[in-house]
Amino acid sequence: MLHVAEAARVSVATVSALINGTATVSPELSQRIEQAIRDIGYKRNAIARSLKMGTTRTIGLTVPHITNPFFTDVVSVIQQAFDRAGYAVMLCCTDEDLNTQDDQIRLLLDRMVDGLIVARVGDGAILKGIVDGANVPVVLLDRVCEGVDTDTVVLDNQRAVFDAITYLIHLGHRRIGYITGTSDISPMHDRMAGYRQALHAAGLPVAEELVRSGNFHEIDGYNATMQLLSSHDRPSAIFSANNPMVIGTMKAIRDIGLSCPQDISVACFDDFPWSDVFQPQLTTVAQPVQAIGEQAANLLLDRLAGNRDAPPRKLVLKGRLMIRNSCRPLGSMVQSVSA
Amino acid sequence: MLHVAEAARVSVATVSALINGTATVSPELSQRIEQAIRDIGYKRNAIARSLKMGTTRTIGLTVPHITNPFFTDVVSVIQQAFDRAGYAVMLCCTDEDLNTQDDQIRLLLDRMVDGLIVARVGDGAILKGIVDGANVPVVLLDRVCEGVDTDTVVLDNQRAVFDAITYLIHLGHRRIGYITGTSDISPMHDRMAGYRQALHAAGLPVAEELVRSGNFHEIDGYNATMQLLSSHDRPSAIFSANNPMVIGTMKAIRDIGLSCPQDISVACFDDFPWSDVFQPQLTTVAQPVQAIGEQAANLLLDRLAGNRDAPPRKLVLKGRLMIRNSCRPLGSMVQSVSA
DNA sequence: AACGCTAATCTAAACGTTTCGATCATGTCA
DNA sequence: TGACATGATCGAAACGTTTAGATTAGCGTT
Repeated sequence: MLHVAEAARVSVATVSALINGTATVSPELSQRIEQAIRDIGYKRNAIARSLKMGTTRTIGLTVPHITNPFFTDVVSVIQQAFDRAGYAVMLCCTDEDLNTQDDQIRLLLDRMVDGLIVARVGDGAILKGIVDGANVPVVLLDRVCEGVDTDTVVLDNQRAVFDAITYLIHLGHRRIGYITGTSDISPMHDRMAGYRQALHAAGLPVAEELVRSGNFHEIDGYNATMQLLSSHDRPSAIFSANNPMVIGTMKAIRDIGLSCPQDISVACFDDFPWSDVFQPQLTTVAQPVQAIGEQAANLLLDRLAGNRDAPPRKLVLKGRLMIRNSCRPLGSMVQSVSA
Repeated sequence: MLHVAEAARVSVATVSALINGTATVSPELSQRIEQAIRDIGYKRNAIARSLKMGTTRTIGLTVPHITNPFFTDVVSVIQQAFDRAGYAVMLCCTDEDLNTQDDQIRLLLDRMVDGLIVARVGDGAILKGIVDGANVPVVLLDRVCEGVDTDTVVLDNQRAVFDAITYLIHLGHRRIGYITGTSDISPMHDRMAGYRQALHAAGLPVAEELVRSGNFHEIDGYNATMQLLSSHDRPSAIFSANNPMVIGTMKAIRDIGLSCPQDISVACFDDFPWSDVFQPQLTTVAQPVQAIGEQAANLLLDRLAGNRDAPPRKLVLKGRLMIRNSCRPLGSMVQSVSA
């Protein structure tokens, strides 16, 4: 900016005033400054501005796995929303690891991001510190956080799984395998609660041997399904609480020589864009990812726009059971058709 | 840092020297400084450091659609590689729009990213400007760029499609529909060249009515397939050059009342993790996304480590034809089995 | 002519770090 | 004892912007 000021024979304050529109600059000087900017090809330095202003117009976004289609879509929606608002998005993937997450959040704060959207891992101690210290606004995504009083966008996971398991029970299934994630996070807790609640409402016992867990990867679903299917009294249906793992579930079923839904029904949490066109067409719980992403972005943009003192908001969205043909009724040899 | 210096009764230069290890500091003063850092809870300001040093330990990464499974996986690999190296990753999605890309690249340069990995849109003029001006190192991903002499990681798209179309011809297909992307990018050109080359090598004409294009979204594949299948002399196989569009292709086939592969064979570019377990099991061209992501990250990390003067490197990786059961031989009523 | 007001413009501090070069204390050698 | 070298430490400039407050010119009114 100094070169521009020299070339236009004004002070840097005048150049800054013109660029930012923070004070009147005479038409004559305006013209000279704009000409100098063009001649020199001047570009503002966002780093210097950030140092002075204390803001970066950058937000940090952390998700466990961006290859999980749910998070892929949510990241895409959030990135587009912030792009429209002129913000850069720093993306971090935690792989459900607490240390990785905490390091990444420190790295984001280190770079003075203006806000955070976090699908947290672990107890959220680091987030509590940020929120309590009023460092930057935080929006929690997908997972609530006990003791952290901040804006939150989640799904009614319990209700969503309740509906799905109830559907399976309605089809006649009584032994329903359940594959959960190992991470101690609220969606897994709530989904498990929905599973138990549906069984309890139907007067069915919760058989612990039907519940397996994995670390959210395809291979974990595979192994958990192998365990479930190798028991002598195997389930007639399997519900996977996470969509990378359901792919492993399907591979295990194939490798054992069973087929879905003839030999075993499968349902899972989170939809796929191809679920209604490839066989078997998975019965899934679909999350409104467009709404989740947009709401999360809007909550944070609202805070960034200055609305810091409003009480924290918690949006709880609803899942939608997509009934397709991967679950068949028991006690009937007729294959089910798509709803 | 000033508070730390005051508390330890040293100068800020001494504190900086201790933190950065750039000069010897006596054990006595070291102890006082470390104690002051703990007491105050001092955190370094990366913005101030960036202003002084001219680096940010941040890279910019632009891809067209992060919801395209190919880019999802590549982004994941790149993000993890840079996370291990202590870099933040700013993610931008261009939606194959030149203006969006150019704005985003300006925003990234504005924030003084140390390097760029770009799956470019358009003619790459902005990238040529950056590379020629030696602003920051640039790695081109997935798409070459005429006239831009910089590190590049691409696939041998032409060969990959050649192999896939040749496979279809070997199965007896003579009228092979082809769905390309509208964007003027090298992978689409090269894939089209592979399509033409395979037909030519088999002595088959390239029928322009069999080639349709779309803007990389599922609905575009749907519409293109509807057009292909509504002609009186419709193709017996369809190859989609982009995996979101193949989902649309499958939906169009279903909606028309046809089935794959009985009535029409389908193959596509880019694999899915679920392709070998849901029916029909898509015959696909798989890209080595782990290698692509790692190589792109390594090329840029190498530049960032100081190796600025080495001549630009171009890595051309190979696709792999995953023969599954979505393509059946013509002139035979026996359904094909997985290879 | 004098005074008051306002618009335009500028100076310089500030944001928080890094580090160059100056200074001082200490030790060694002739 | 004096000269010289070296280690430790510090002051202050620099990175590039923003803006508070000071200054000046011009205009209108009395």
